[in-house]
Amino acid sequence: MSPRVSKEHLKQRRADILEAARQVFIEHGYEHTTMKHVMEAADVSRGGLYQYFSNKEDLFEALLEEGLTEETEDSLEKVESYWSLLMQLLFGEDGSPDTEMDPLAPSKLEFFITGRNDERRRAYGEKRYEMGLRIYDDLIKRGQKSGEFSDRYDSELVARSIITFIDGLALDHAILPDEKVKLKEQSALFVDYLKMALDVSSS
Amino acid sequence: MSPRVSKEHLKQRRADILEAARQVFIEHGYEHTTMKHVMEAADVSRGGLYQYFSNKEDLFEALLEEGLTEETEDSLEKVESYWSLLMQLLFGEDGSPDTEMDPLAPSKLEFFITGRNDERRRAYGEKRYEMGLRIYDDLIKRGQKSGEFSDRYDSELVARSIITFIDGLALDHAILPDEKVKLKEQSALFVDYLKMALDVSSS
DNA sequence: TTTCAAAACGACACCGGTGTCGATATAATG
DNA sequence: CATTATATCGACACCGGTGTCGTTTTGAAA
Repeated sequence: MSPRVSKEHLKQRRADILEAARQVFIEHGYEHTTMKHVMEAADVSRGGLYQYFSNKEDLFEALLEEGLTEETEDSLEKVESYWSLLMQLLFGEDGSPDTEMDPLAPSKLEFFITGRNDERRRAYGEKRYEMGLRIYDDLIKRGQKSGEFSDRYDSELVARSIITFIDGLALDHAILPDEKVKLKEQSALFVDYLKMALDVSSS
Repeated sequence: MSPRVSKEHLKQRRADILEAARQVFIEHGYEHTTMKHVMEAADVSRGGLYQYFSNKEDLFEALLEEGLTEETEDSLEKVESYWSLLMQLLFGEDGSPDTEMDPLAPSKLEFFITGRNDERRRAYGEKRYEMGLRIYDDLIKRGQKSGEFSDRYDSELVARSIITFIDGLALDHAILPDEKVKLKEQSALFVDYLKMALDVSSS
């Protein structure tokens, strides 16, 4: 009745498989990785792998969930300024546009775009979009209420434009070699776009 | 030695297959359409289909080429204003942001993103990107030279931001239902971004 | 040390998609 | 009408990926 291996071991094994899978997905993309690839990378047998994940979709969604809990729950407490908070949200801790792209981002795009006709996947993608939207929208709304941001534009619309920009950048970055996309410069330009929309003057 | 059916007939058949394929790609996306789907939609046998196209990639690229010749060669002659020309380029003839999306766009994204590790596909995608970039860059450069546009920003960078925005919009539109993306509103906002970057005051 | 539940294994049957190839139908040509 | 090049056909063999299942191994508990 009691399990024959420790709960710890199971968790570890699962984590190892996930990590190996992440690498494989990064290398081959979503559509072109096979369970065999994952088996080999994780050094686990076919049966062993299916013990933990019942198929590729299941496996990939586990990776998506991982990323999610990690991203959320940024400190929304000490509001130095909403603008710097926005920059942090966009570009990470230091809030300057020299971020690296999430190496799994291209596969994520693949996952959702190739699954756009699947009911489940589509709903899942929408939920994620809404969550991302909510975060930016809330922040901008507060900034507008506080008077730090202009309310010339609808907060939700500006929030959408942020997501669209990020998605577009991720897409171009997935398709083109790094030096062709000019991540940093484009990000800086988009920040200027935002400054205009929100009427922010800070450097 | 002479062909047994007219050149016309062959061209027509090929065109019919292409049109059928377009519909299938629109419906199922690139990765999930099979040659069987196309066979059925075009009412042609397996052998017949392979007579015209040696595989799915070949077939899809034929569709891409079609779209290309159609898009290019806009009249660059009578320059009322570079701004209105830019708007036309972005939103078609009337130059107002109420454009419909190319229904094949999602599949195009799929094609390039899933093929990002394939040498050929990648190179092909880059070529297309460069071509698109060139068009916008040229236009903006001229506008800046003529004094109609501010040269505060590098023309190529602004051109890139246009493409990134379009790509992002196409991506979101592919994944989300129409009413969630707010194509029109987002386009209008982006136009304002551009007005700021190029210092254009026209309504 | 023995026991045994569950973890790990890998062979297997299945499936859908692919591209080929010999056979057949067809329409220009003489 | 007969000829013949070739467009069209569909059966076929092949392949890679999937998920299952009976077997073996393992390690915690007794």
